Amino acid sequence: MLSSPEYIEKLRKSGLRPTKQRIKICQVLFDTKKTFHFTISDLVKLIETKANEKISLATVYNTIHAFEKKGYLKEISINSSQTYFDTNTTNHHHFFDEKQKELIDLEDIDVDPVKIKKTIPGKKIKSVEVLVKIDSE
Amino acid sequence: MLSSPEYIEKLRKSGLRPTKQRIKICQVLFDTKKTFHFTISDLVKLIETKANEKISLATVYNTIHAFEKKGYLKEISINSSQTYFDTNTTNHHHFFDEKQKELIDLEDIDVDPVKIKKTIPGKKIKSVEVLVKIDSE
DNA sequence: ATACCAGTTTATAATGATTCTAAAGTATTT
DNA sequence: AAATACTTTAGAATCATTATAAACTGGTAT
Ligand SMILES: [Mn+2]
Ligand SMILES: [Mn+2]
Ligand SMILES: [Zn+2]
Ligand SMILES: [Zn+2]
Repeated sequence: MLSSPEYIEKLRKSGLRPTKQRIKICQVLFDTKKTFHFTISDLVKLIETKANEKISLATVYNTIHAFEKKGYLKEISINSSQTYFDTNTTNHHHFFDEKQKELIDLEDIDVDPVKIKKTIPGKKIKSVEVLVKIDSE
Repeated sequence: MLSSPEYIEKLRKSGLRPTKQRIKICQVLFDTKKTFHFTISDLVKLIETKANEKISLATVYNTIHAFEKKGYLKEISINSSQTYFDTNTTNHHHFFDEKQKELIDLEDIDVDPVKIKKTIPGKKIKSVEVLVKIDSE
């Protein structure tokens, strides 16, 4: 669990001013060994409960997009009404339960490497994401 | 190329009344050997140009969701501001160019079968979708 | 310390895709 | 033809996200 001075350092190194809002969001997102998935509204609730503080919605959006751009978060490709983010920035895939709206990590060992045999002239592959939709049986 | 009476038949068999709006949308979507990907606004434009007709936006949404429910269309899982649909309802994967907002089919032979080695108790797999994001090189 | 500036936060408005509403229209059944 | 259930429609509502622009703050120079 990193304390405030360490996030301050991390933010500065990224060229982001260490404001109290950004530090608080770092604590909520990164003060845990386990990575997790969240939407903006999940995060707003987490800030209110876990941190007992209020950060304006615009700042939450701004910060999450800044962190995403710096590579501290990943956006997950699912066609849902809300965007999902992931504090696990390694290459990995997901189960998605559309009813419960829950994402579950598939570690690399859980999925054989996906080999793409087709190429598009002038285009390069940026990412390969596998989404496994699941449902109660 | 199916003519109107054949869509009428197809719609009736599906329990959908063959209205002139639904028949028109069938023609725009299915009167071609090639399958394709589209958003609702793409489709509205296609109806206006290809069919030189106007169908209310609510009806276009209603019809597309009815067709999707009947299995004549598939919704594609990408995190875009608009939902993408596919007239190719076979199991297949996609390239997605986020800049050009273009989807390209990956046929089954283009991707090795994706083997998922993890199971979630009480859950069954509904679909496995691979999304390959590409970019100009 | 004080002043300054660029970057940041904030409340609020705007946007845009999608869904809802309820009235008018239409296909099918009786 | 009349009755009925289904469908279309314009317009309003919803809701996640982005834009705006004024107030605020961290860092730096004086
Ligand atoms: Mn983003
Ligand atoms: Mn749908
Ligand atoms: Zn994940
Ligand atoms: Zn396709």
